[in-house]
Amino acid sequence: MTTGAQRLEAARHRLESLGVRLTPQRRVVLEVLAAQPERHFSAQELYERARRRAPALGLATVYRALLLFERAGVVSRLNVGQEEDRFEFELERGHHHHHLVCLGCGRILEFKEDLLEDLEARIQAETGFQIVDHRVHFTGYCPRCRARGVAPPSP
Amino acid sequence: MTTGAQRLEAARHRLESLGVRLTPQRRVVLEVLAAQPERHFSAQELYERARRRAPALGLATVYRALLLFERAGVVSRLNVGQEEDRFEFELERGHHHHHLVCLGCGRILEFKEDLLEDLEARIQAETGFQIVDHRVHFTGYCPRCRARGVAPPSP
DNA sequence: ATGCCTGCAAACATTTTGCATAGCG
DNA sequence: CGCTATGCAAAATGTTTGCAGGCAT
Repeated sequence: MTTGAQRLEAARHRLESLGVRLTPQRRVVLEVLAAQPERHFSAQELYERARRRAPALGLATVYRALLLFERAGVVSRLNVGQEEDRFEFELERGHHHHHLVCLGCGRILEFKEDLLEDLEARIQAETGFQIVDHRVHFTGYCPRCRARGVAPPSP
Repeated sequence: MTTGAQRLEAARHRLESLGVRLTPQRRVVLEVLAAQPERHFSAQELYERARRRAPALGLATVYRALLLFERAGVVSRLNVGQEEDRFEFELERGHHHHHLVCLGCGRILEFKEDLLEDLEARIQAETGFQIVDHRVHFTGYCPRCRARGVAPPSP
């Protein structure tokens, strides 16, 4: 099992190899993310958390860091529904999981598995589109909301 | 093959059965969408097009109509990258296609096929999450951008 | 000394809301 | 008549940008 420290080290490596300097501010942002993988932070949340350790930090810096990290493949961005973007630490490429977005309470659950490699290969072969990454999310109702009767009857 | 008229009829039916009134404004928005399935309109684009037929139409009305249509399953919303939301007519439920978003030029290509039914079934069985719909998009580089050398070398 | 990085504030784009009016059932 | 839908303008939201000052190389 990978520890937080190992993940961080891997991320640092990747950033360095791409010539992205890990400034104090960026490091704090990265560490907050790496401390809790499997969590989906909004830029705002991240900002607040990071500010506990770097009170002078600016929100714009957080956005800039996230963009950088995203491009480096160290962080991935989640666009779901009407909400703000969420960010999460990306352990390693090709090791995806899917997101289950609850229409009742907005929670994001995860499902660890990625069965899209075959499909990716087919798409590349058939269309010539060179795939870099993919995003999948399922919308629906989580067990909790179903239990509370929030979910509509299945059609 | 389904015609635009048939699609519209199906949509009208669905809206009616859900008690959503098809006012003149909504009808125009729906018709613009139905006239070109396989296209991904921003609210703004839609607004401009619809206004040719209903010059007094307000942008807010377009947004309100889209929300309604989305909830009724007649239109689906696409969240991709940093861009505004895009909307497209949804032919019929369970008849999905995937989106290929080009990082080079921003174009959205489509890939007609949906292999996620099995996965959906498994997720529902294993997690108790009741899936209503899913969104998949692949990011990468389209053939045109690859030809122009915009795509980075594969890693 | 140069150039990237930062914080702040202002700008921006998209989407939502409040409200008075108009139209339908 | 009451209720919903509409247009307009203003507000809210999330994100990006410009710029002056700092820090590191």
